[in-house]
Amino acid sequence: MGEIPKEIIPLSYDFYEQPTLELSKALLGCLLVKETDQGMAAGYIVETEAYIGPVDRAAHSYNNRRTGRTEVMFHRSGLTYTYLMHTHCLFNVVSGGEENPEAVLVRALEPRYGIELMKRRRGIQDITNLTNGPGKLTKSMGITMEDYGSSLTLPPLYIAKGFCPESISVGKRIGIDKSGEAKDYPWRFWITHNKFVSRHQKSEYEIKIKKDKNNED
DNA sequence: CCCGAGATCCTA
DNA sequence: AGGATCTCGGGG
Repeated sequence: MGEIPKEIIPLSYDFYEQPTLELSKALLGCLLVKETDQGMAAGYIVETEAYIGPVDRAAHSYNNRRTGRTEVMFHRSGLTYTYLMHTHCLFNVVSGGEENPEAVLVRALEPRYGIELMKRRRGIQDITNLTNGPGKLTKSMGITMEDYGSSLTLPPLYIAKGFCPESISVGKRIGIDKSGEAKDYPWRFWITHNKFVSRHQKSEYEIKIKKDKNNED
């Protein structure tokens, strides 16, 4: 449907240097892009969760646990951390910097380009059900374990500037009920009232984003 | 070495 | 409510 713009520029590494909670919010509205020989698919990030490894019992890298799976989180910010959850691949952005294993889980997208390709990959037609969950969006986008460790500043998998949300909601993270006190940390962020978020939840508070000079689309 | 659990999703 | 199906990590 939508024309693919001539130039979608990947964000550079310095974007990923900000603290993980800030990055989790800054990623909202950004465009996640995957190019394959089947074509290009892209969507705006509308929901994220922060995982602050060293102090976060819900994180795979809790207490600096370093294994084959978590290894990439100990490397530079702006790399891809993918892992398998039951039958699904989940996509994360590495953050926190070298030797500080943190990450941002991308939980939902608003489909923007390559929507027909996404529908084909998922075998469904309903756009609102295409990318409203972390396992659904990787399948729609064609993100797999092959992407583990790759840089988000270059094709085939990268993130570009999108739009600036008017309001961000904040709440508890999803699906980590057995993580002790960490389950209540308010580290889930989503674009207020966006209909592509993975599930509805009462937000603890909302953050209004002021539209300053740098934040036009 | 075996077994349980997990940042999920689909079907019944 | 339960199954798919793979990796990690703890316990014997």
